[in-house]
This record gives sequence, C-alpha cells and structure tokens, in this order.
Amino acid sequence: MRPVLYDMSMNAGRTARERARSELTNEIKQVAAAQLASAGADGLSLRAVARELGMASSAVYRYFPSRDDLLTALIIDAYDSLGDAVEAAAAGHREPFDRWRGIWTAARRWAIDHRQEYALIYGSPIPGYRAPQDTVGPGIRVPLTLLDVLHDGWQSQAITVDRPEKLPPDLARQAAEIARATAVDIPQTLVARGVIAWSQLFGMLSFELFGQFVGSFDPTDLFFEYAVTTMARFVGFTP
Amino acid sequence: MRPVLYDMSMNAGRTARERARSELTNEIKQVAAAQLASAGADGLSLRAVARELGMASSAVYRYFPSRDDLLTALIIDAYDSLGDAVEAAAAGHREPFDRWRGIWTAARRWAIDHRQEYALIYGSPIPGYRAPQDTVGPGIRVPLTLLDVLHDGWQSQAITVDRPEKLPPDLARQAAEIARATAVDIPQTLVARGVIAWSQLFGMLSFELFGQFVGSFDPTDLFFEYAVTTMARFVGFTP
DNA sequence: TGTACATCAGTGAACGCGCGTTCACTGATGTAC
DNA sequence: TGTACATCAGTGAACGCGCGTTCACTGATGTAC
Repeated sequence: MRPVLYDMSMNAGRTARERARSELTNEIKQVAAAQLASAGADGLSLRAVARELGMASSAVYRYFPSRDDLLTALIIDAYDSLGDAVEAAAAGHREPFDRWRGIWTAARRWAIDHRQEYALIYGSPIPGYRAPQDTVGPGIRVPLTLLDVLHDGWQSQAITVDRPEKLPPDLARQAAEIARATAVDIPQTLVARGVIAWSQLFGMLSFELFGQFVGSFDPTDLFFEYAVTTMARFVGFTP
Repeated sequence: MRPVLYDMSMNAGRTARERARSELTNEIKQVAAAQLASAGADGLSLRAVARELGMASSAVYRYFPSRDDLLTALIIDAYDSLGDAVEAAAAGHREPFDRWRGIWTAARRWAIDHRQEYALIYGSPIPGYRAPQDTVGPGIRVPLTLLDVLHDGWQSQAITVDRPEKLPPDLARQAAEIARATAVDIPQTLVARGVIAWSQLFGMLSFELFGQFVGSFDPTDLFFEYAVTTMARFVGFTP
C-alpha cells in the first residue's frame, strides 16, 4: 500500500535517494497518523510504525531522531491540514457571513473526519512532551482566518458593534496587541468577541467528539448550524 | 503521608476490616490522581500506584479489579469534585447573575487547581477505554447547575429573550427534551443558548489549560471575566 | 564512460525498562457457637 | 469469654508482552576525477 506518486515538478534535480527519503518520511507520518486512531497520541510507538512498514524499528531513526520529533511532525501536519481546509473554505466565498459559515463548517467537517488528529492538537497535552516553537505558526491559522473575516465584515459593515463594552485597560491592551500582531483593523471589543466565538467553536467540537453531547444535542448537526448563525450575530453580523 | 482521619460518624457499626478497606481504596485513588499529573491518564499504572503505597502490585487487585475500573473511579471522583465546587458556588448566592458568575468562576478555579483531572474528563478520550454508565450522572452536574440558574433567571425575569429565534423543528424537539429531562421550565431558545454558553465555558478553559491562549489572552483572567459577563448577556441576562 | 571512495539507508541483535494480570500462599481479622 | 472455622488482605514470583534507543554491520546509491 505504498503510494508511489512521483511529482516530477518537485523532483527536478533531486536524486533518487532524496526522493525515496521524502517519500518514506511521508509514509512514516501517514502510518503513524493512522495508528493514533487506535492507540492515541500517548500510545504512538515507533516500533509499531516500523512493523507496519515492514522495516526494522531502528531504521525509523534515520528519519526521525526520536519519538517526540515524529509527534511534532504529526502535530504540525494536523494543524496544517486543518488550516488548509479552513482557509480554502474561507476563500470559497465572497460575503463575510458566507466565509464565516464556511470556516465553521469546514472546521467541523475536518474534526469529524480526523478525530485523532483533532484530539492530538486540541485534546489533552501529551505528558512529557513540550511543543516546540515550530508548531505555533500552523497552530494559529484558524483564529487568523476568523479574525480576517471579522476584519472584512467590519470594513464592509456586514458587522457592526452596538453597545460596545468598555474593556478594562489591561484587557484592551491585550486585544490591541492581538490586532496589531495579526494586522487586523477592528475594534478591541470585536477582537475579544471573536476569541470568545473561536473558543466556543472548538469547545463545541470537543464536546461533540469527546462525547459530552451524548443524550442532549445528539446528533449535533442542527445545534451546530444554530451555533454558527447565533455566534455570527454575537460577533456583530447583522442578519 | 497516609492521612489517617477516622470519621467516627461514618464508621459506626463497621468492622476494622471495612474501615481499612475504604481507607485504602481512597488512598489508592488519591495516589493515582496524583500520578495522573506526571504521566497522564494513559500512563496511569497500577504498579506505580502500588509502589508508591509500598504494597505489592497484586494487592491493588483486591480493590480495583482492573486498571480501567480504577480509571472509572477517578473519572467519577473528578466529576463529583467539580460538581461539588460548582454547586456550592451556585448555592452561595441568591441573585441569578451572581449565581451564574459563581458557577463560571468556580469551574475555572477547579480546572486550574486540578489540571490533570480536568484533562481526564474534558480532554481527549482515553484509547481503549469506554466510560461506563455510572459516569453520566456525575458528568452532567455542571450543565444541570447552569440550566437551573437559567430557570431561576427566567422565572424572576432577570433573564429575558428578545428576538427569540425560531428553531428548526428537530432542534426544538431536542431542546424540549432536554428541558423535560432536566425539569427546567424555560424557552427552547434559552436551552440552546445555555448549551452554547456551556460549551464556550469549557472551550475557553481547555484553551487556557492546554495552551491555545499563549501569546494572545495570556494571562487569561481578565478575558475570562469579560466572557462571564458577555456570555451572561448572550443568554439574556439584562444588565 | 569507468573507477575509487564517501555517503547514507536499512539491518538485527541487544540493553534495560515497565507494564497488566494470575496464582498459590500466609497470616490476620471476623463470626458462629 | 473462648474456640474452630471461614473470610479476606496482602505477598512474591512468574508469564508474556511491548517499548525507545544504541550500535556495529552490510550493501546500495552518489560523487569526483
């Protein structure tokens, strides 16, 4: 089951060795990701991965210097996979509200289709593992996309904020810093509300995937739809 | 470090054996909970627990027939500990909004003080472990308390719903069933909004504890305060 | 194009470790008379 | 209150397992001339 897809354009000037290396690197990540499903992040085992690939466990060390490095690679891939899905969904629409809904729906779709990868990045921290700096960039793609839509909506007046709360100074400062760092030009209240919505989205996804909705809003489809529009109104989208 | 606190009132008519048994049962759970901190749910080991208690690993089997049973006990204890904290906070106030804020603050306090137990019940599901039915009751104490406050607020008109959305029939049915099962007399919209708030609360807590707020609303105290009141307004509390 | 050497992927054995669970046992505690 | 038997907590050895990582090695691929 090794997919041997040569992408010639990317392989120009690469030796067979280099091609083989990047292919096997991908296969290892793929098999490892599949194994997350049965064992969870904590049970991810280099030996099991090697076994499935029919190679000696020691060989994996030519590709990832340790188990934690493999984990890091999986985490980054998961964030990027989610980021791709969400950004593509946002790019697929012009109206800010449609983009908003696109993001929410794509995030849920991805989460349901990638349960274990979702748990890997939004579930419990893995004991003894410290995420290196490289995971930060991929990790903030979703909130960036959300803030970007808020920016759009604000500029085009699809979003208005009536009764803006006065934030306490320190909170206002944090919000201003977030707006600055993300190059987004929206009121501080909107930043804060956006982050509330962002946390609501993933809280809701975690609840759905981790079983907290069993016995209440289960199936969760309609409730999710309701949350999409209700939270859109919450951040200031005018109906 | 064995706390030997004899609660005479509870020990009336119990043999020394029975007392010793329930004490050791508690000690095992205590040590196990402490070990969650270093190893996580997946790394919880009967042998390690036995070692710390200075007993043979096989002896633990007199108290918990398997590792999963110990896990279940820890999960139930965690839910109950959180439930106690939240219910006590709710009971400590009369005004619905004060009770609301009490619940939110107590939940956060508990989560921060019991990181690993929080991860155990709101983090990634443990691979290979299926929560038995006994965890359901303790598991819904927080949402029940929230719904109860919404009920109070609604009855006393501290909460009003302007512009109530029309829910699609199937969603309305789910909401009505939740209201019925929890013996709470509030509009269906309010049920749905309450569940959104509930998921926002725990999404926010997970984000804070699992590191998603690093670099944005970090420290999270002020943002949390903001969310408490903003989400209160969201469910219909009138300022 | 051919050869000599350097690089690197992959092997297989080994180290040392911890795990959950079972089992036959010893000895202390509880109970019925 | 004393004795005989039943119950049960705790022991220690054992089974069979999988893990991450290291290391000296073989043999294939790449490179410089």
